Amino acid sequence: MIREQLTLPAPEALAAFLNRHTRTRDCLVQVAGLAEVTYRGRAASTADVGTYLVLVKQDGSLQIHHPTGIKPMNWQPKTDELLARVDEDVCMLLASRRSPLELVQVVFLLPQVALALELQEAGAFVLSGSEAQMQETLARTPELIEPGLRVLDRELLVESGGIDLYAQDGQGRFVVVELKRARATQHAVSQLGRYVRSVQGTLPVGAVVRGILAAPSITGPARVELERRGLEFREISAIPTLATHREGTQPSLFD
Amino acid sequence: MIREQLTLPAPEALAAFLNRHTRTRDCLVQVAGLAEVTYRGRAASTADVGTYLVLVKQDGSLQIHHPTGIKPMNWQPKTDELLARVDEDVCMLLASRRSPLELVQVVFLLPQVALALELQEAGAFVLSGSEAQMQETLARTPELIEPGLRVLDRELLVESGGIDLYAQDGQGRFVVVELKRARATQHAVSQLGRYVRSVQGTLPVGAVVRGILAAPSITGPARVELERRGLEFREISAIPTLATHREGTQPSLFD
DNA sequence: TGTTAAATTTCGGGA
DNA sequence: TCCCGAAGTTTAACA
Repeated sequence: MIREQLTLPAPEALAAFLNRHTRTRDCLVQVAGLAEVTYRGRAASTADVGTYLVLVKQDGSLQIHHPTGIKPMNWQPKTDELLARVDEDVCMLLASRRSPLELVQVVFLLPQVALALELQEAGAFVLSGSEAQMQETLARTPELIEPGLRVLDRELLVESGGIDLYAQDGQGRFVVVELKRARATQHAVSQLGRYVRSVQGTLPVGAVVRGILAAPSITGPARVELERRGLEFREISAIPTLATHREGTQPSLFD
Repeated sequence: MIREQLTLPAPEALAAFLNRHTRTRDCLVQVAGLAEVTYRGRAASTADVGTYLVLVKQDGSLQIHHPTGIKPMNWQPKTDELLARVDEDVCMLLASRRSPLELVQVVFLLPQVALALELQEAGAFVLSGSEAQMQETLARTPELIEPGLRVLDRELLVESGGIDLYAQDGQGRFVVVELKRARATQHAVSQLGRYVRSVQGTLPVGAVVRGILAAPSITGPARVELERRGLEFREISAIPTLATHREGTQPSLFD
């Protein structure tokens, strides 16, 4: 599982180690120790000397972690070129990509540990509770939104984006449904308003188009904005929360 | 730097290791090997048996990485309780938090390596090219947006939402400026429209309020929506790109 | 490639 | 705590 481990490697040894493993791309490589990091691209950043953990995955993605926080201090999601070299007696790692043009440079001042790990078999991963799943469920059983509702389309593309559910109500009026897996904000109201307007543009003047925001809850300001625009809210408790699972009382849409 | 390292630890040894180091919170702890991961909270997920890398930072944040990709497969940004225990002869790690109520469970089926790293001194980190910085620059020199513009306020709070720059033009008309550090989308146009409407609501009926979207570029659909609403676009090349730095020709706002 | 929107988004700021 | 908005957001889907 540990393919190779170096302790307090010399600059040349570290550079050789990094180039060897990033070239074969069959290991997750990490280096921990004193380093400096600079980034230039969509923005620019510098991290002064500190102890960081550098991870290079098999796909060439790079992340540099500081002691706290879930997010890396610096990163490169995809790398076109990954190169380690020795310059002025220190090992440095350069990770660059085009589109967008960006460069992350790590200067290893005092590398303490370098580790190459075989991390090959990823198991199947299943996520439940996404908006996509909510959409599937509601497309199958639109009466959860409103009795008599018939779904005409999903992800219907209009000029301003994609309508989650496009439907017709019991009275034959067209209905635009915007789904949110979590509490709906003013942003969601803006989206819904935009879609309703787009649909109205395709229909004869005066045709009624309803807009429904379906979510487990809505913020106060969002509800005000919603009502100002003549749109509607439907509470859809969608997500299988830890609480409901524990108590085992509330059957959810996604069990 | 390496505080402790275990190879192929027994379940009890691994549990003791994890509890010891997560309790003292002075090390970044990692375990690599065969594991299963389940998550329940805002959503739910399961990852079948595979080789993963588990990181626990000093602040109790947890991330579980699979072989590729910049993002962790599972994570917990903050942990209220972090506990390792042995159950049915395997070591499992439980990371939970309240608000939102979430639980990540890692079952270590075959831990290969466990490592406790001292990762203490983080150096100063400076980022340039943020929208906040763009706002500061334009507040000082609003003529970059338009000659004669006077800035009245920054981050002016209107009914839910902050106006980046609130200003008055040469003719005394009020101006709402929305900034984007990157290409502006329909979302930005929605924001600007919302703020302009809010400001109009506080002024006598008929008062003119201009809305300006200031960004390095704008998407096609966003420009259409912008013009439909009678709003304006100003190109502000704000970000110090790698290209401009390399060629050294284009002086940017943020040098 | 361009555009849009979701995300277990995370993170920070203000009321 | 709620709410909003930025982010080097990342990622996926679709024209």
